[in-house]
Formats: sequence, C-alpha cells, structure tokens
Amino acid sequence: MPRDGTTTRTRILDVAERLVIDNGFAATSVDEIIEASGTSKGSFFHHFSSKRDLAGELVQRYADADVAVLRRALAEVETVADPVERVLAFVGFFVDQADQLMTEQSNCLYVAALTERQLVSDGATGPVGRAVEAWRADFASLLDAALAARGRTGEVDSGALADHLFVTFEGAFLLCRSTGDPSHMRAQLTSFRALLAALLRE
Amino acid sequence: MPRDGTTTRTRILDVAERLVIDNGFAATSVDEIIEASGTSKGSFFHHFSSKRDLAGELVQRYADADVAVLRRALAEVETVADPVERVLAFVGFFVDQADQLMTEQSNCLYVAALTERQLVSDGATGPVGRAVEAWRADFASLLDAALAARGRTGEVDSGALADHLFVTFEGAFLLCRSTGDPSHMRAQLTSFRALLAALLRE
DNA sequence: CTTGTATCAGACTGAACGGTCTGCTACAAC
DNA sequence: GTTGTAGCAGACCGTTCAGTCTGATACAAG
Repeated sequence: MPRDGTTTRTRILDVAERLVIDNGFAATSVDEIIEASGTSKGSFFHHFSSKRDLAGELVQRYADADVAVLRRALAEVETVADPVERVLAFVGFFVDQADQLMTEQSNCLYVAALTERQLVSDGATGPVGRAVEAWRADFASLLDAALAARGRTGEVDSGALADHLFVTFEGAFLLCRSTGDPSHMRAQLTSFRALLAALLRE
Repeated sequence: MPRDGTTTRTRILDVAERLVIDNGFAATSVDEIIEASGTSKGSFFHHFSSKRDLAGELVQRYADADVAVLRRALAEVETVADPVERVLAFVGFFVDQADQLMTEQSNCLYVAALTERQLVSDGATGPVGRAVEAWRADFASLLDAALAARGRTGEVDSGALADHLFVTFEGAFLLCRSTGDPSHMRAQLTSFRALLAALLRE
C-alpha cells in the first residue's frame, strides 16, 4: 500500500501550484516540478495521467480552498447584527488578511487558468466559474439584506456589486505584479470597502 | 528598400497580439504566428531578433495604445465643469465603450505579460508599470479636484481609488473569461461608477 | 517465504519548438 | 547593366518537452 503515497502526491501539487502561480502553466515544465518536489518522472506520471490532468486537479483544489475561505468569512460575520455593518465586516475580513495573503502567494492561480485556457484540462475553467458563482450568490444576499434594511432594494445591481469583490481580488493581484508592490492588495480591498460604505450608508 | 516591410511587420504584430491575448504567450508558437500572418520564418526573424523581442515590442505597443486611450478620455471630459461630474463622465466614457471593447479583444495583454513574466523580454513589465502610473496620476488628479470641490481633501486615498479603475478593467476581463459572458465588463465599470458617485456625492 | 501491488526511479523516445542558414527576389543607386 | 541590400522563403539543426517503458523497492496478505 502507500509508502508515502498521499504525501508525495500533495507535495507535487503544492510545488506545482507555487510554480504555476509564479511563472504560468506553460512555462512550468514537468521536469521542473519533479526536481522541485524531489521526486521522479515515474512518480509524477503514476499520480497524474498527464500535465493537463495535474492542471485540472490543481484548479479544482484551488477553487475548493477558495470557496472554503468564503464560508469561513461568512461564518465570521454571521454575528454582526446590522446588515450594512455585516457587509462591511465581510469585506473587512479580507482586508485584515490581505498582507498575509500576499506573502503566501504572488498571484492567483485563476489568472493562469483563465489565460492559458487550452493548457489546462478542458473543463478547468468550470471550477473557477462555479467558485465565482458561489461568491456572487453568497455576497449578493448579504448585499441584498443591507439594501433591504435601508429600504433601497433594487436600486443597485447586487449581483454585479458582489462580483466586484472577485474583480478587486484579481485586479489587485495584477496591480501588485505590475508595480512589484504587494501592499496594493490591502489598499484595493480597503478602497472597495470605503466605496461600499459610501453606497450603503448614504 | 521596403517591398512590403512595414506592412508585414505590423501584420505579424497584429496577429501575434490576437493569439497571445487569446491563448497566452508560451502557448503561442512562432510557427503559429507565421502561418496566421501568412509569412515565413525568415521574415519573422528578419523583423524580430527573438520571440522574447517580439513580446517586448508587443507589450510596448499595447501600453502605448492604452495610454493613448487615457489621453482621449481625459480630453473628452475636459469640458465638464463640475469636478465630481467630470470624474463620473470619465468613468462613463469607458462604460460606453465597454461592449465594443469586448468584441475586439477577449482579454488584456497585460494579463499574459504579468503572468508569464520570464517569457517576455526582461523589462517587459516596465511599460505596463508606466501605463499604470500614468492612469493613476491623471485619474487621481481628477479625483482630488472632485474631493476638493466638496471640501473633502484627504478623506480618501485618491491614488488607490485611481488604481481601482485599472483593477476593475483587469478583474472584469478575468470575470468575463471565467463566465464566458463579455457583458460583465460593462456591468463592472457601471458598478464602479455607481460606487464613485455614492462616495463623491454623499 | 511468496506473491501481488502501490509506489517510485530514471533511461529513453518522438514530436514540437525557437532559432540559424542559405539563397532567392525585388528594388535603388550609380 | 551591375551591384548592394532590405525583405522574404523554407530547409535544417539542436534542444527541450511531455510522455513511455522497464524495472526496482517496499509493504500487505496469505
């Protein structure tokens, strides 16, 4: 049975995730992943049928972790009574974690997955799309509750506004890369919260 | 002298831009570019010393065009008297062009340039960074004027708020890709304008 | 102890890639 | 007309890559 099976497998996934996030998918060779994870060709292709297969699992795992963060944030703000403040606390949750996030990863795997579409397994944008929809659905209902509490239901497109959190994350990743300054992540999330505060409190 | 020189060169650049935007830089082979532009290896390497060289010129040209759009937008809203309305008209300029933009390109070249860093010529993120700074500088001064007109100078980080337009563009490109729906570009720019309106008019 | 199987190692292969080289073609200068 | 050169064509080359294959190793079951 497993000598070191699951460990090797996850080590490959971890190393590959880091490399793909840093350099892109096509620019990351299997040999590179093997060397960085201290394993071999035989081991790699024992665990993954192809490079595309690895990419698919990578995206799936990343999207799952992403949705898990969403759930954690929702649980965190559940206790905030006022719906408007709950929305702001929800975004604030990510503001607080922004700096740590940027020390852990220099970019989002989604960016590579969406840019190098044909390189990841065919339906690999599927998990991304589903994650986006999960964020939209949950955040939009927070926003709807806040708008309803102020008697302003229907005044704004809560779906688009909810998507704007994803947009802020992805855009901020690219902004950080273009300037080399990871502090932009926190700054952009803070701006978004300030904008939301103005909209919901006006 | 030139038989068809400048035409062939720009045709290669045009075709390469489209392919790189669609599929990424590493996934676009020189052979592919040659075939799609109806030219040959000899011609390609006569005009560009390497694939990286092409990438560098591609990014430079794209960034120049990007800054040109900024200048056009600024000129367009110059006549708007009220500083707050001028800011909203500035963003509105892009809202109006969003749908057309998405028919012309399915993504932003910046995304590929920033993701596949090592593949484009060494300083290729330079032009991107300079373009970002140009947008920030010009848009931030519009924002500062609007804040000053309402006697609220210093209340918000106008630099970060200005960067948020870039963030919205790039994030919306990825959102469109993840859902396959190009209408998100317009929706996100519209949301950003609505948020700015709430902030500046409150 | 033997057998079966999951795991891993690494030499090898065929294809694709970026880039080179030789030479052709059209035009300009004289 | 001759010569020089920018522009272009495409065969060719060395390397790198994803993926295969043969076999070793360790452990579980009987």
